[in-house]
Amino acid sequence: MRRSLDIARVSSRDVPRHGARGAHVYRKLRDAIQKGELKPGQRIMEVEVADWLRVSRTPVRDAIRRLEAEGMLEHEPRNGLVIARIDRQAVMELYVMRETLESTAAQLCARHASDMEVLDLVELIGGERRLQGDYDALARHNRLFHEAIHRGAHNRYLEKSLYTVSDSMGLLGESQMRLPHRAKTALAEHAEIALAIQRHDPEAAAQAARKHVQTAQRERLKRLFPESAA
Amino acid sequence: MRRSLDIARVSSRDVPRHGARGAHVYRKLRDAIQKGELKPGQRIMEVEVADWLRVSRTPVRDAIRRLEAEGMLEHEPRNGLVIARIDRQAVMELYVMRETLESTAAQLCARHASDMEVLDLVELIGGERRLQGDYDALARHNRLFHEAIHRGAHNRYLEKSLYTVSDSMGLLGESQMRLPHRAKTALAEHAEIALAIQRHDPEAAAQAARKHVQTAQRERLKRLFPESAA
DNA sequence: AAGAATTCAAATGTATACACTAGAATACAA
DNA sequence: TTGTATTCTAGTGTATACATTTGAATTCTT
Repeated sequence: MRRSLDIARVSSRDVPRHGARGAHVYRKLRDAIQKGELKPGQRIMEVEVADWLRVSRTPVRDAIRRLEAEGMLEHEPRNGLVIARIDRQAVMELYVMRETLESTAAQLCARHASDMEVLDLVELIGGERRLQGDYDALARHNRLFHEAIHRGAHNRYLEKSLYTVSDSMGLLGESQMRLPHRAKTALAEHAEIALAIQRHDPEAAAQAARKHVQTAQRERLKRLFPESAA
Repeated sequence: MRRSLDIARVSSRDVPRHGARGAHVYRKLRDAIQKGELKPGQRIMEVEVADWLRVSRTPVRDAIRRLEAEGMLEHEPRNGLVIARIDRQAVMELYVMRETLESTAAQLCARHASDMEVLDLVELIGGERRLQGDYDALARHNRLFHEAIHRGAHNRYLEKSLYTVSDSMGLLGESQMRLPHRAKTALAEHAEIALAIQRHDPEAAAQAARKHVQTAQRERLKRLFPESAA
């Protein structure tokens, strides 16, 4: 017998009120993908998801359409709808895109961020330093730091694009911040970006962000494809 | 009596077969927005669209969800779902984003495009030269040229992001290629981009693309906001 | 008349029944 | 066995009925 999705059916009390089910399904699916409970390549069926969350297929379809447009789900020729797979080539493309967008965000942030926003960034660096060792918290904090930069760029199109790129990165597996040596170097790189933004030096900020993404990419490739000559 | 959408109901013979209606509605809505038949701020209602295209609300909802995720439609607080409005601030953000993505695409194209793809680009320049004067054809050709560069970059995430940015540009109104003086300078700028790509000179290609977007932006602002000091 | 309470209706959210398609499984033929 | 028809069926596409919300119209109150 097939245990749909290998995720326990939610309690009937956890079904949200009328008018919020589509968004609820979206969040649940998204979280499950980010947490790795649903893995790339795994097939997703409307009825299974509907059964899991105790709603009808309609809000499930809404959520699926959105995740599809954002690149988290894709139709595979003979296999139906699956969690997006990311092969080596796609990883390379994803990091190139991230390098472009993150450096642009840092650049714009250095130019446009308000004093409050800069202060926020600087404080996030302090927080990151205090969290060294707590790898769960660091992974979450990392996302907050980058999102603060994305917001500070004050460009809604850039922010949206970075949002979907970040989600796609989630498909690659656990955050690299869980690796002790990566957490340490990331802190230094983050600080460099934040300081350049604080100085309102767009070129330095862009360059620091670019470097940060590149080292992250090197580490990621080592982990994902240890066989290939890095 | 309300003439839904001010667009004539399609003939019942034009309703596509089972399994293709969602995509059909998506295309129809997208085209109508691009052609300006549906204008920014105009409200879109599921039942009206369904009536217009003689399908049920279900495929209409699918199409709407997708257009929403792509930024062509948005929910307005007290107004429901409308064609996305683009104010002055958003225009600025959109062009910044376009500058980033187009220059990255040109850069990657110079690096990765195959001989076939380069040849294609060069021939498109020839075509554009021959079309001078035919402003309808030029507008269409312009999109082909840029799409050729986007494809040549060989980066699916970049390509997708450029696709939605291009669509958002469509919300700004008619293509600038319909303006004689713009068509002429655009040809020169396109040629410069194509030549840099042909020479496989990434930096020159990126710079030429950046310049092209910037002049396009200046012209666009003059047209959209003639009052403000350009 | 101005404001508050109530009713109403239009639109979207949701559930569900039915339609269709494509792949799996079965039966059959060579 | 191997290939070829033929069913069968799981899953998605589509239509539609019903539920809920919200803003607009209406009535009531002062």
